[in-house]
Amino acid sequence: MTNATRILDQLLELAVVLQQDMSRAFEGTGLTTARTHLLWELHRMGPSTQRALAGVLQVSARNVSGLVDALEGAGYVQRQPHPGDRRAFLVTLTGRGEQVTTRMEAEHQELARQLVTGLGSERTGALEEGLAHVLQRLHGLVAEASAGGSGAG
Amino acid sequence: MTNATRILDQLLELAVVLQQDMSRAFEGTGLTTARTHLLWELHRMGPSTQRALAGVLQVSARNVSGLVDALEGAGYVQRQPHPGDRRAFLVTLTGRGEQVTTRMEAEHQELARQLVTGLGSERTGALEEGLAHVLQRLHGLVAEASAGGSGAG
DNA sequence: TATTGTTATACTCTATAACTATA
DNA sequence: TATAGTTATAGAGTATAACAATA
Repeated sequence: MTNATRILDQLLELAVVLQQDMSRAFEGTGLTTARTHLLWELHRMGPSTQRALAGVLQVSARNVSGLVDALEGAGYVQRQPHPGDRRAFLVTLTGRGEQVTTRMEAEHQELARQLVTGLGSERTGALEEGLAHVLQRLHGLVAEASAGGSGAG
Repeated sequence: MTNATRILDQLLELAVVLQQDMSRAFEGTGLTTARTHLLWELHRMGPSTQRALAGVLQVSARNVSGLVDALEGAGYVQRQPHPGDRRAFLVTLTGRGEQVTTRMEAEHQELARQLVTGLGSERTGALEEGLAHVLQRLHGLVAEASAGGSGAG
């Protein structure tokens, strides 16, 4: 196994670990990955139509309807009439929704802080620089592949 | 936004990009992430019972039944009688299954090779070292969180 | 009595198509 | 005619519980 393969394997394992940790954090909250993703975008964008949410989440309008139903039922968001377009809703975070997204943001930053604790600043700098290059390469490779390359999965 | 947060965000974005690329590679093959995961483990483990697969995949036995049904229907695997335990099957890769997993392995290594092309060896070394530390930290943090910490999601 | 895998049932995420209300 | 959202329908992944065959 090459060093390059080992790097890629570590990155994939990292993705799995982060996902598992997130799922575990959801237990008992009524939240899931998809619902939390919507909540998170709402936190970033402010009150939005379901159409806009479907756009940023890259899912169908129908799917957003279901996610908003669930989040509304659990008290995280509310559908409010859209001023100026009676077809649409403005999905807004409730107090509970604000609370949970604000807390998620804090925990995200705390995880990031802990992540680099113990890494010297020189090493952290190298990691940042390396990751930037990895991302750049990956975007290029994926673009090539989707343009009709041989695939890389 | 801190540098640490920026690192974590890049890692998360990386996970998304890799996942999207994988999904795109599946189009038209009858494969999905879950089915491919099973196929991949079968490639690594050799012929296995569904129970064993449920164990390594960390899913229910029922779920494995469904995945094997789909993969058998698409011609990637076969259920063979287990010699010595008439309750169980040995799930084995067909020729087509061997072909696709072998190809996946090659593409995985090719992606890894392309990934580090253009990164100097010093930089690659720093990246490897940094990632090893990140993984180490993350495993620790996740272990703490699941042992009753405040969560980090 | 315990284990392997299935059937039964249910929930979530996802999609497309048809439809209503509004623009 | 086009757009926002819902209802209808469907498929995939996931789970638990009850059950059959076998250990």
